[in-house]
Amino acid sequence: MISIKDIARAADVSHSTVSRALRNSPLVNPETSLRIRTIAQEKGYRVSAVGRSLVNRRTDTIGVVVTSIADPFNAEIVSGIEEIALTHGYSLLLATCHSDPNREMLAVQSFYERRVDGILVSSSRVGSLYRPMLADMKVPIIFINSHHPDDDMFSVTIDNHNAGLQATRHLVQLGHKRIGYLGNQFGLQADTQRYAGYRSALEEVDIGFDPELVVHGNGGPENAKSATARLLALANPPTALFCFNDMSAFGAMCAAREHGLAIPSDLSVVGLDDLLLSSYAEPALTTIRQPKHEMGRLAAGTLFQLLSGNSPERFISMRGELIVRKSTVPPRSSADAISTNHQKSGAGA
Amino acid sequence: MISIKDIARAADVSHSTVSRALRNSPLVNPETSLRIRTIAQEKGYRVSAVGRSLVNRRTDTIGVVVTSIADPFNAEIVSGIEEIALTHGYSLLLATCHSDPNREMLAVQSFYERRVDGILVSSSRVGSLYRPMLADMKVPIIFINSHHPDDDMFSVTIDNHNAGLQATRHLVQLGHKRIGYLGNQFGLQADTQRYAGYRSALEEVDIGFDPELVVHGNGGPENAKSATARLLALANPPTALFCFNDMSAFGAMCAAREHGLAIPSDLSVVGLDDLLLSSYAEPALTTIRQPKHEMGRLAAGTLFQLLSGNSPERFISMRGELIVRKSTVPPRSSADAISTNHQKSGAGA
DNA sequence: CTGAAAGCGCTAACAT
DNA sequence: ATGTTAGCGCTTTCAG
Repeated sequence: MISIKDIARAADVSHSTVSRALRNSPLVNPETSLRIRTIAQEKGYRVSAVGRSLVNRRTDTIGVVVTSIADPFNAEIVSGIEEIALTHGYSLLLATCHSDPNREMLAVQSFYERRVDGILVSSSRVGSLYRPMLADMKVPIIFINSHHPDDDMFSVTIDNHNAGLQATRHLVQLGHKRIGYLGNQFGLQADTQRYAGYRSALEEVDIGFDPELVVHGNGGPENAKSATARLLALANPPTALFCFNDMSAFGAMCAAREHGLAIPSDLSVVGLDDLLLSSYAEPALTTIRQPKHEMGRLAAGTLFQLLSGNSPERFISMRGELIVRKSTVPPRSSADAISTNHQKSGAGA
Repeated sequence: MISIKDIARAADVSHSTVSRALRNSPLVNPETSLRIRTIAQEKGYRVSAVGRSLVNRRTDTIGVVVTSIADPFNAEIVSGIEEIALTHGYSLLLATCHSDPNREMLAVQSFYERRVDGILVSSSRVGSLYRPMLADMKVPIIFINSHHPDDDMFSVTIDNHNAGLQATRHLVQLGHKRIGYLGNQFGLQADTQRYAGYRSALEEVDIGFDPELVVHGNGGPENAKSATARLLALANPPTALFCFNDMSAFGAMCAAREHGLAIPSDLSVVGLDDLLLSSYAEPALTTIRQPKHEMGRLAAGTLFQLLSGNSPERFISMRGELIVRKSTVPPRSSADAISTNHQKSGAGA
């Protein structure tokens, strides 16, 4: 492997001059500089980031930990992060933790050993355990899709409570009385808050809460399918379902079909995320849009602010947007509820 | 930032001893070792991978470049790679190139500067240009989903020609005569070969090839949608469509619906990839399954073989598997073709 | 079993 | 404008 010294020898200068020339320092004679760079080119020389990092004390690398890269939600987040990282000349170290707090910690530690300049964690489950770790590490860390309220940590999320509220309200306004919640079993903060939003929406209109109507999957369609099957087997099944995420919603719709139900007429479904494919589903999925790409960009932006000595906002909360498509309609037999709430025409049948 | 010297001072030993103790060298007194490790722990010390890499001449890092991480196909490949990397204690550097050969080269060069131990490239468009680059770099590189036949390079792909063949044959056997191809505009090798397979299948049964029936998208659903719309606007539109990938197939089905066509009765669609969501689509998508996760694992496995001095196979070709689901049926009015080909019952109407 | 010393590739004072 | 020297954090001979 060819180093700065090799090309110094070839150009008959000192290695410092080579170092300078290669970085276009003005302190070096243009001619020499050109000669050096030509030789470097010929030899196919490229700086060693590791040598450089050792003295510069930065690696121009950031670490990103997500639950699973195969989950399109995370993929889009990462895509936003990468976009910003690129504009700063940074590279991305990627690790997955599969919602395992232990793996999450290991990933972060591995990043620390590699001396990344900053860390981004999506859907963290570790939360408060970070404090002591961070005290040692002294590496900026930004959370995406989870927030630690008592902490002075940085995070960007959507308002999950509001998202749950919007989704459920939409169903309520359509006239649904039996609305199920298909959550995430891992106890993510996002799940807790979306669920709380769901409960709030129910309370707003005095629809009694029925614990039978809440089930949990793992965020993937297969699990969602079996969870939904349980719901549909109920003596008094729901007429609408709010799902923790779009992937779950796809599983739910599949389960419903296999149960002989038509979507949306027999079961309305609303998801959360608005994945790329959600608008291409049949029926197109009603959902709460999360600005995933933008969240990734903002999180990375926050990090770079920090790295350049600025003081960005600690807590960025975005608003999810209800996207009404084709998977939600009024329930089969409740024309009354429809006119009262949905149409707002005051024609309270 | 605390270093090996700091803890050497605290433990009143030399930094070499600390280095040994921390790596559980047998050459150090168990008592001393324990003492050192305790102190290190207390101080929250973690080795610097950059210092270590400089002397070890390896970074325990591999670089992965994909077209887009938001494409589930790539996401699953990466997921397989990550799985194997993890078992070897390696980290992943991730970059996207958006099918831009230039960005692909830049990503690879950036990886080289960072002194990754190996590089994995999915859906490369650069191809032969790598040879000179690699001559300098001396970094093992493995291609996924593209293969350079004249080269001695490593690659893992599915047999794309065969995949195109299988997909189209399936349609032919169902009795379709007008079969469209929705390709990828970027001139990927995968596209060329799938298209060739399509042509072969058509020739096998003497179905005349109609150039009007081939259109191109960019691999995403939106583009596929408009491309399909063009196809459907034809005076004599296709009754079946073979799509470069599942994402395109979703777009195609969406376009068909908007055109007032029912899937599969008015238009049969077969995709290629078998994404997680493909079986949850409505109708469930008939497709050629690519063992994405396994391909990622194999590619990473090949790399680690190389890194440990073995000589793995240079060219791993896997077989795509036809998964018949609900998006393909015989065309509306050609019962003859059905009985002849599909049912093989010889009852040639 | 431990320490001293050298060196990995690079940058940055500090001299010229 | 260029060279010399030191040092980033670590591993590894080589001596004890």
